[in-house]
Amino acid sequence: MVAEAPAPETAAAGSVARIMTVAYELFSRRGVRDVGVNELIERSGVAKATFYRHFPSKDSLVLAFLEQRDKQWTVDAILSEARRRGNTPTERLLAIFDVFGDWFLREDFEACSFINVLLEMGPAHPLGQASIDYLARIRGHVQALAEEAGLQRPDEFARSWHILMKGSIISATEGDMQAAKRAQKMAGWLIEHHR
Amino acid sequence: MVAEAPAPETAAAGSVARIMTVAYELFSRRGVRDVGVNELIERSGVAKATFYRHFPSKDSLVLAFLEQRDKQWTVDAILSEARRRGNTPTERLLAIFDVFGDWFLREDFEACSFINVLLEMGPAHPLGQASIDYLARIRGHVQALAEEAGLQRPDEFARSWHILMKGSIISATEGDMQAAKRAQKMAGWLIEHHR
DNA sequence: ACAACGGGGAAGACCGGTCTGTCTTCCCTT
DNA sequence: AAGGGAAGACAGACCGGTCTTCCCCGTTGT
Repeated sequence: MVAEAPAPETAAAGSVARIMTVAYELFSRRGVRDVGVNELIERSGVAKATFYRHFPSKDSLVLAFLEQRDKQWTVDAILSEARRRGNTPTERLLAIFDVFGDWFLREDFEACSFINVLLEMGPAHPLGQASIDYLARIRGHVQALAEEAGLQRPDEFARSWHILMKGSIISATEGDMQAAKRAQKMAGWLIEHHR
Repeated sequence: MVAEAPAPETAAAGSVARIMTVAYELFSRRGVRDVGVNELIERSGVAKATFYRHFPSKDSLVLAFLEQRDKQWTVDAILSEARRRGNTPTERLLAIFDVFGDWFLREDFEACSFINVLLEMGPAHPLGQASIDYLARIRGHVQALAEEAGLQRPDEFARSWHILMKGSIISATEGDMQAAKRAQKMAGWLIEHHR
């Protein structure tokens, strides 16, 4: 049975947009391997031929999803929010873990898609490689904040900081709701040692 | 079941042992979703009926693998080795990241199966739950070492420590070979703050 | 103005392959 | 004679991907 009849106006709007919306929802919540093309097209009310006209393969849709995730989650949801919450570069760095703390509490917390895809596909797979690239972008943002804060050896700083981010995400997936606070405490020490 | 028949336990035990050996190899390297029953039985030279006589389902084999992984990797390869390398409880804690450093350099580095399965299956799936349990066991070992070292709030300590362990593993999967050193530095600060 | 045309999308059959799991057949050993 | 194991066919479901069919709608030619 069809979930819901696609409204005419949404049908008029781009099929690509609907596919991307559904893909973002399903991929971020359940991973990319667990979601098949048939489910994607059914839930976005699109014909299979239409899907394959816009995306040459499922993997290319996953690539588009990862890029969307970078914009929508990494940049808009996490980094912009952290920049908004802090007044100084140091505060903004630490605010990342405040945002994480709120994020971990969400009912529909879905972990980090880049880590998920990297571990699902392996670092050798093109999608794993793409995930590694996007994770490097995150590290780049942290490094930029470190440079704004005038910290020493910003590359090393960002790599250590990223360990705390990723470790806390895994701990939150296990159910530790205080993971962000713990990571933030260690993050504070890390800042001290890079001043 | 039959209790009297002496049974060719060499054959039966041989089959189970061969299946477990192959499963450990393939599951730890490629994850559990990527390895099918057909490949498992082919590479262990066992009939399908034999496989399903000893394991009621693939998932039960995965559970057995996770238990084996806990014994063979967590306890024997990591924790015992760390205990061997350090002379004091504190040294032994820090030595975990020395062992990690060596492990990250291995050509066939395969990340942490518990994290892999947790993210592959999700925290709600029985196999994800089992992975969470085994990760908690790891934290228990760390907590025991913390208590031996007389550190304060050993539970909190172990949870923070575990963040460093998991984060460094993900970073190593991305290709950062120095991840263990970075985590070890932060781990040192963590010890200082729990004295 | 109206009919013919044509393109895009929806629906879904279809293909070859995979998956887990069952069941049959035959052989080998005891 | 009997039972376990190897081999593998088989079932039923799913996978990604191709292709056909039909329909709706806008354009165009007359």
